[in-house]
Amino acid sequence: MPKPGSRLRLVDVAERAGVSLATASRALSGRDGVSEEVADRVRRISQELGYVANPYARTLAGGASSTVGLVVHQVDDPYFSEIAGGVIEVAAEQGLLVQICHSGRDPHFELRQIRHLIAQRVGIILVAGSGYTDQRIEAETRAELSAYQNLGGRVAVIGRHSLGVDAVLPDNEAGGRALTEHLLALGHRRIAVAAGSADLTTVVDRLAGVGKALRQHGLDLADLPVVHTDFTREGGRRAGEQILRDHPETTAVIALNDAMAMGVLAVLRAHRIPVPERMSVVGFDDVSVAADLAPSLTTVRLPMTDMGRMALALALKPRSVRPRRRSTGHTLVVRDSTGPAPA
Amino acid sequence: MPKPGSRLRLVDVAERAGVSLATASRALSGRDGVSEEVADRVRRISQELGYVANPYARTLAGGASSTVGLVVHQVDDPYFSEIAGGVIEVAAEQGLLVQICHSGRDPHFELRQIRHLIAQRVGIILVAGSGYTDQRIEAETRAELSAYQNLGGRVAVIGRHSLGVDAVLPDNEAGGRALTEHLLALGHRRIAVAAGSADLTTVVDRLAGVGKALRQHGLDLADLPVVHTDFTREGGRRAGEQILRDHPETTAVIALNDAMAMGVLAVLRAHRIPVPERMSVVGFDDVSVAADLAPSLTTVRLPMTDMGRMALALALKPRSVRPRRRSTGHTLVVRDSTGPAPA
DNA sequence: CTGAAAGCGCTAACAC
DNA sequence: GTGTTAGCGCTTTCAG
Repeated sequence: MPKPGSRLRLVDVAERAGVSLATASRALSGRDGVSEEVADRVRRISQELGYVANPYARTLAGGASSTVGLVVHQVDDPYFSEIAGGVIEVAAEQGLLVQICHSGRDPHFELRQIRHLIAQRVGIILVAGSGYTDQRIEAETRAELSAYQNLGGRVAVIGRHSLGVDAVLPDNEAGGRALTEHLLALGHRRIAVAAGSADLTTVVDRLAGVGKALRQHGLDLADLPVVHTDFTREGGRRAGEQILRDHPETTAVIALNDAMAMGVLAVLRAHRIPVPERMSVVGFDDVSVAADLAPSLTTVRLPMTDMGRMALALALKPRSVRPRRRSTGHTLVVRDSTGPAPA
Repeated sequence: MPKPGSRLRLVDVAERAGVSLATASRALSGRDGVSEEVADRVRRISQELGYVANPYARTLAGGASSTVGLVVHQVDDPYFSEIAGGVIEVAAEQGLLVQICHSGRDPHFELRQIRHLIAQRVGIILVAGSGYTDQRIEAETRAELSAYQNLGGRVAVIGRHSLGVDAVLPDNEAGGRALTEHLLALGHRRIAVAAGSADLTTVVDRLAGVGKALRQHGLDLADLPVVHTDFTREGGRRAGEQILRDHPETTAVIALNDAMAMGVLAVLRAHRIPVPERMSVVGFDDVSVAADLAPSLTTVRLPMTDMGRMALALALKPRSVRPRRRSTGHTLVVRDSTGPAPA
């Protein structure tokens, strides 16, 4: 492993500007105690020379750690890569580095990643992706993050409520309700749900929204088939097969994310079941390919890129007494995968 | 911006193990000059204590910079997010940090990102994504990377040949040929190409493959419509519209990546042109959704995740005298978007 | 408002 | 083999 040689140092800039190291440092970090005039000169010269501070030295010296750690379940899942895109944009604007880690949807591994980031002394930690219903592990994670915050670290999460930190919260329940109402309005009554693992709070929340909408129409979620598999395309396939086999009378499937919906659509296509004529399908998230599936997918749009941006923006603000919560809003996007219930 | 407080330091570990700082350092970085016995003890204790070296201090002290900078055109493009996934996997195995930057398909911006990574003293730089036909900018990038390597940095690229560094090279030309031969074998002669920007070497190379296959069958690429738009889904849409309008007799479209193919399919769907009965469509890359489009997409599979893994693996090896080149291989994946040419 | 000097935690010479 | 010590480049007291 190499150590790319030294480049411009702050001393060089200071020398060129005819000031001391300390003054140069102050000028560049925008701290006060320097006359505007000198500060301007230093900044200009540093610009001209193309000086970039050595982040290792800077952090070591007790300055701000300018790197943000982003924990996602899986970067090559569009839901997360869109979020990552948003984070990277804002980070670039602010001159921050983004370090990405995978948790692989394993809460224990996720906790390890978080601990590692803390040990690495990153200044900001962002955790994206559903929380876990297992209270024990959530409590552990919560404690770890809280200790980190007390040491001065900043944290924001996306899509988790029980962590006691600033959070960007997708409208999971409302979205689930919107989707369900859409199907009910189309006359569907024999609805099945392709749900992800019941260990994920996102699944629980979206399901709760489905349940509420049903109840308002005198139906009960408990009477409908809810198949829990992986929260992935493959899980969607398995759920789809099972629904077809055990509940052939079904006229609409609610998949709790777009990945699962894609799996369900694949199964229906394989069985030559026309969508939406014989079966309607809805997803959740509106990942960018949802519009390009055939039939294009009716789903609930979440602004993933913005969610990433918002999360980092929250973390960049000073910590507040009570954790902040930002709701994302949602939009029902009706496309071609839903139609009236067959007679 | 916070500075999360100090945790365990190497001195603490050394003390607990009853050895000096230096010995502890040597033991943990696996360098020799320490008896197996002592080394084991130090490692065990550091494990128990949950010690993680401060990467800033480590790097500053002239040790290995343990972070790898990854430059992609866009993380939320599946082609790149799959590559990133591979890089992150290997990095995690090796205990390296991955820093991701966007270039936004702008060679100048890309160069700036690279310069920034160098200034940040990352130890490894990985650049993914097509090169540019503009020789000037490529030369500049090449010079920058070369200087960086001479200072001890390591570099590997994915999908670019003219940078004079270790490279993972997708079978662009062979893939283009395979795709074209497939269509020719199905009887297609009126073929159009939805190509990305001619400034991208990937586009040029894939096109060259198409040309070669055509020539072997007595046809000439120059006689076929080749529409250059953006190398994205939106570009595919525009190319599709243009092909339909200006060359309605076309029976097959070669899109030079899957994103463009998706755009083309969307246009055909909008025009109610049956695929593959009236028009065949092929893509390139085999991003994971390709199989879930309807019709599922015939394409050339590139092992993106492995490409990411390979690139980092190359960079992890000591630099060789001559740049190494690894070809990826490719597989033609025939699915439902291609069929015999209409009579 | 500015400068001098003391570290941040680690690695790498250099001694023993 | 192991310990001692001098920095890496920066921020931040502390004097002036």
